[in-house]
Amino acid sequence: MALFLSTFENRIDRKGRLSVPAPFRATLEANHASLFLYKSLVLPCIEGCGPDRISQIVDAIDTMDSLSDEVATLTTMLSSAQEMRLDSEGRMMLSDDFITFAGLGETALFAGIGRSFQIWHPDIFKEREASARANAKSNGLPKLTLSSKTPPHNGGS
Amino acid sequence: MALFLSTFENRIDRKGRLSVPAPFRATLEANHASLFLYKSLVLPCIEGCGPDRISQIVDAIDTMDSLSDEVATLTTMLSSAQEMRLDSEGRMMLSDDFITFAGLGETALFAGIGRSFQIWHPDIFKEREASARANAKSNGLPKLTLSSKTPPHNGGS
DNA sequence: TTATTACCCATGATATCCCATAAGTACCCA
DNA sequence: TGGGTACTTATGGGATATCATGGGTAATAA
Repeated sequence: MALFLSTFENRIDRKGRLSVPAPFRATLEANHASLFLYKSLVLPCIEGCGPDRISQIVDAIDTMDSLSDEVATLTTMLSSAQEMRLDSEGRMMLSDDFITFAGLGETALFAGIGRSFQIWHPDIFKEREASARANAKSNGLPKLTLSSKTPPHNGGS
Repeated sequence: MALFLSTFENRIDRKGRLSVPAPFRATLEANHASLFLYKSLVLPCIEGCGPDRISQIVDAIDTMDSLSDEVATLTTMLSSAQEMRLDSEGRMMLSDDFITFAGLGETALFAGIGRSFQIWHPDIFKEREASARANAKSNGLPKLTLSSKTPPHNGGS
């Protein structure tokens, strides 16, 4: 399974270049896949994934009511997406749009979250991580069901 | 079934390498599985498991409301998770993040807890073990329900 | 031109490979 | 049963490869 895990903090050099973490490049290359970035719909970060995830979204849109709010949201996401080109050292250049959207400065934090990853300003990410851990301690862990399609138990939150 | 049992105390050498106990390696190899480590959400230790547990989390995220606290918790787990690479002697390198999170020094204690295991600072582990035993003496044992096999769709509900 | 991007090479830090060794354990065979 | 031998395991260290990063320079675009 293609997985993005772990976190990496890399520098954005004065030319605006940013190294994609080698393990992430490796999972993409293992699938002969290029990298796509887009602005997260709900979080102040950039999300990254392979083409499979993009086409998943495209397919989802086809099955939905083209006038619905959901479709409007998803198309927003697609229109912000860019196919990134890496140089021979595995670096990419982030557009100004991405930089400002995620509030990036000198360093960027890559956070693998399974089938995709996120790019954060390091401080914002750590802040959120701390609060997620505090929340887990007081509210307990989510119930995990073994590979069954059980709907999530509502409440909490 | 793949089981992690018993405890082992191994040295972290000056290069930061730590031998995974041979029985744990054997368990993983028997399942053709690689090793994943992540920071425990509620305990000051590192947890270790096979890929099945990781994909369980990944799949769960897809079925849940991406704005929920539960998803935030699960993605926090994943972003701290690393697929560990063992050298030919069965050693791995712990990241600084792991070292400081678990407060590790020169030695690390592996504690098998069934389907997964934990990595502790030896002193902290022994302290907790002692208080857990003391607690059992004064409060009695937790209820254990042992069943030979729990049928997935048995009566119930 | 002028600004921006792509390509190439250099470098330091660090992880990985490979070999060596010591201690403990299992095994074997008389 | 005793004694020795061959493994396994954990550990250590030198040499090599990988990776993130920086910078020069040519190609490209406006």
